[in-house]
Amino acid sequence: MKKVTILDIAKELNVTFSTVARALNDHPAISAATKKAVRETAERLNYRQNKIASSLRSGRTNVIGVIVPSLRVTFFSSVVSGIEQVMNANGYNILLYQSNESLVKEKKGIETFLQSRVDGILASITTETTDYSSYEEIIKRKTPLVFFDRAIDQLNISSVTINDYKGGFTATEHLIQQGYKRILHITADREILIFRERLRGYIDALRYYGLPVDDDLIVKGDFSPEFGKTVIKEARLKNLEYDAVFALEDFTAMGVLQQLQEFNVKIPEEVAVIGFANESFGSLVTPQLSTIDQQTILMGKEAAKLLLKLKKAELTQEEKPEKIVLDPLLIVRASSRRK
Amino acid sequence: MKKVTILDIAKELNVTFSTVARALNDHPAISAATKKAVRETAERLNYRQNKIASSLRSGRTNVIGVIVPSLRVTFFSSVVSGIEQVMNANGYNILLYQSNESLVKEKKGIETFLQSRVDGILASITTETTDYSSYEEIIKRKTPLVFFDRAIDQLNISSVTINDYKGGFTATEHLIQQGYKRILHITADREILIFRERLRGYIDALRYYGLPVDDDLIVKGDFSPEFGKTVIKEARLKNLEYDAVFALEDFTAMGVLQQLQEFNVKIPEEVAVIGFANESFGSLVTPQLSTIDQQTILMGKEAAKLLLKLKKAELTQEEKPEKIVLDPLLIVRASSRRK
DNA sequence: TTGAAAGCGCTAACAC
DNA sequence: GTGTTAGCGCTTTCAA
Repeated sequence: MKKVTILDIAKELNVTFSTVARALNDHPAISAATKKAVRETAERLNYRQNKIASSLRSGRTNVIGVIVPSLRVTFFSSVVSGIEQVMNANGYNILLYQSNESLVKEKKGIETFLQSRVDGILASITTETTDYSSYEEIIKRKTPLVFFDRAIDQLNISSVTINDYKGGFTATEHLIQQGYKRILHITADREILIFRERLRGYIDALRYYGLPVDDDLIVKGDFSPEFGKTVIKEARLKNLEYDAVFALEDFTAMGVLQQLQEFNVKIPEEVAVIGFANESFGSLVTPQLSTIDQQTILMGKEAAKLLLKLKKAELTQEEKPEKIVLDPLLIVRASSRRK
Repeated sequence: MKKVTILDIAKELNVTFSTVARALNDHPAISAATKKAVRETAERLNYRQNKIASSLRSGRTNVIGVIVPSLRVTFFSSVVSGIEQVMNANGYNILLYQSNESLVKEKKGIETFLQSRVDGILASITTETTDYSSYEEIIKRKTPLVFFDRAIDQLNISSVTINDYKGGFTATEHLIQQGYKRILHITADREILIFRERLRGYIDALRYYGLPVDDDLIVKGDFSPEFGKTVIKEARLKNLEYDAVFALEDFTAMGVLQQLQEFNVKIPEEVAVIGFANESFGSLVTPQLSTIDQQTILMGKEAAKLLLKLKKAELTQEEKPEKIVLDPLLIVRASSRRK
């Protein structure tokens, strides 16, 4: 099967290939009759545009590079899903890269994007990213860039993130409003911004409602379900008094839930539990788990829209970074509803 | 910032651009000294290869098109994660497309892949796909194609799928071996191959172990968690006797679990429950849910490897489709362990 | 409304 | 070991 090019169509119709090119691109200066003839011949010959050639010549690829730590994390695969939807609806395709939280792979991915001359990049940085050279390179090359979820503040780049502080505040506020007074918070032992923000929200909510901030009620660790269990066990050993638990993640919250049930603690009568992330299982467990939704699909869509906006603005030389901060959503379920 | 090409490097070094091209591609006929000089100059000028130009000339893009129904389904995002890992390790990048189970979008995606001259395509068809023309077109164009999970048998194309029959058999066999005798199976009311296969495995396992196949114990419906609950409620109303439930999906199984607990039925003493898919929440609920693991990451990796193999075979004209069928893994947890 | 011509940046066959 | 040359298939400017 021979490759069909615009030249073949041109020969068939006794016009030049540039007329064919124009007709296929719906150029206004081409007569309707010619367009029709070209389209029919293209169809008949089973012609298919070569985007590579088109990109080389025009300088546009209609491809957007998307780099995430890992698709195995539901949060990111959801965001990518949202990105793909919007980008595809606007004629762009997605070149996908997983960094696996490795700085080396991240650099390699961005290098590939740049070599592939993508029309824009959407990125969520790795936890290892301390060296920003890859991203500086993107900026230097004037390739539109938007961060989502994990951004680099110093670079003054457009981004879409979620207000984790507000999420922490809202979760805590909800527990307080339900009448809980001694709220245990499980947070991470590593310095990760989003978790620190949730903690800050927790503390501020307590203060706002005039409740004491008790350091004994702030527990740090890896945030596995197992750790959730450990926290509850140790709290019992120490005779720690608490009537609610706000865990930084739904998975941690599940560990808490299980251990409390093992101790025959009534949820939410004696102790309330709320998680974070709105994982799919939250509504399937007993009692159903209250949580904070992070609006993943929306984040992807907003990030994509922001990039598209940036690409338009390029033309008019406007270059003010826009930082969209999404509000997390409180999802109240049985595990924390006592009123 | 001016665009740097191999010509700029050539000028700096007083060699021709083809020497530069060879040096950058590590051509054996270029002296080490020249290579070094070229690399240093490239670095200094911040040169970056233009993959578009390279692809146009060479006919290779190093891009693989991947089309899935939706990344919001954990199963698919996991598989894509596996695909990306292997492909990236072999120098390929992923162009990603979501069909959203729509035939129109599927066609559009494949059209884009073909126009982008991808070096291969990995696809999981939509539930709507009855017209195979898009895939026939891929084959006609001699673009290597591998199906994963959802394949089109008639096309005689390489594929990686999971043995759902065996999954159904294994789940049922496990329950029988644990001493359960009246096993309720929840399946789909729509004609979906994988679910029919699981059902077939269920039936064969019963027969193999000399147990009667009772139509009353096979319940069809949408397979939401809600439906799982409904099944248990109705079984009670009808005084249906059963001592185990094999649900076609973990989500359905969760509904079953919850309703049984609401009825104070002891799991697994009175009734065992097993699901399918090994969703992340299975080990977090009480009791932990037994299930069948579908080896998603492995499926992605195998599909990627198969495509790579196909691309090599292309050269030697071998073209026998290879159909890899992965064995599902039985994961025994508390919900079905009574021995 | 259409044609002519240049060239995007690279690869690769052939030459020396 | 390096240079010469011819495109890959398209977009786009200028001309008619």
